[in-house]
Amino acid sequence: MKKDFKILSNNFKGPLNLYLTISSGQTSQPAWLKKNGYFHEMIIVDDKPCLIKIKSGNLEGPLEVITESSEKFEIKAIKNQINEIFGLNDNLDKLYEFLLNDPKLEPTIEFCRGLRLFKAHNPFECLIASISSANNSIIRWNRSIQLMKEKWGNEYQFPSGKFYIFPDPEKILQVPEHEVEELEICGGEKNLEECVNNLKSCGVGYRGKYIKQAARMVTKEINFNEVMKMGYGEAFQALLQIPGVGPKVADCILLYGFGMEEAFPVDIWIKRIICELYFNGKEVSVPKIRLFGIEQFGEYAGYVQLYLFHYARKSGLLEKLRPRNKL
DNA sequence: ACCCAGGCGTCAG
DNA sequence: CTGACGCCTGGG
Repeated sequence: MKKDFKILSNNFKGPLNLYLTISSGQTSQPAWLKKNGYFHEMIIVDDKPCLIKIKSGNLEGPLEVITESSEKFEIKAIKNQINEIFGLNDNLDKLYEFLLNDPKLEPTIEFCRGLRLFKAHNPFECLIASISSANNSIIRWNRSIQLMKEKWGNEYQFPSGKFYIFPDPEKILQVPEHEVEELEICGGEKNLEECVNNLKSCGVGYRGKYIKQAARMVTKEINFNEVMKMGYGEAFQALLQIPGVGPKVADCILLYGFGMEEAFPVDIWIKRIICELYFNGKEVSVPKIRLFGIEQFGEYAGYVQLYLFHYARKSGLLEKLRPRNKL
């Protein structure tokens, strides 16, 4: 069953650059598949799989959405999810007012106009993606997540192609961590090279152990629904209990997975950028940068982090801050 | 063509 | 605080 509709720009505040939002490498989910001018992804609406195809002509134009599914849906429910995922509930006009008041942030606007937080559509996938992103590159963790979906996620066929749901925690718990464990389980039926049905085979390296432990915690000690109801500070502490989750990853999960926009994830690049812009290039520790961001940027901290990074990348500041380019 | 040092965030020591 | 962790990248 196909359905199409538009989301007009008077339904959200400020510009929207869909391409930038999906493609800027935000840590919560891999970029959506681009085919025939539409971004594609399968999401769960009312517990049922629904393929979303989405595009927008320009910054001011409407979002065009086509859905494919064998199930019936309320359009309203699909719209609500799309609004969540692409940050359409965020008021960018107000954000830009805030950025304009800070000379260090004002230049980010022209580089990032219409860029929004690309929120996760699946909190558990966001957790595993964020753990996988630690000490890793964007393409590598994107590939890992895609492999996990193809190996262990339920497959659904739509007119526009095959899509997979990210496997649930119970499924991840059944998966062997590495080749050796897989070999033991099959009892010598295969040789080591044939063991490609384990976490390590997805290119996650030593993170396989964390991923399994995290999946176990989510089924036992940690209830995401409860974390979601906590205030930011308490939720941050709760997530730190999960193996593989440090301050940076916890903030990514809170920001992208739970929509807490006062989170300020600090990676090495944000640290360098903040030190350069706000501390005259003086070395300041990551935890201090995080507290500085939370204090200084408040409810806009998540957006400031996104805008500073993209701005630095596009303006050449990032290259300048690369250690070997510093003379 | 090939190799190997560098870099990413978290954990354990 | 420092080093180890796995893997890809990119400079030599």
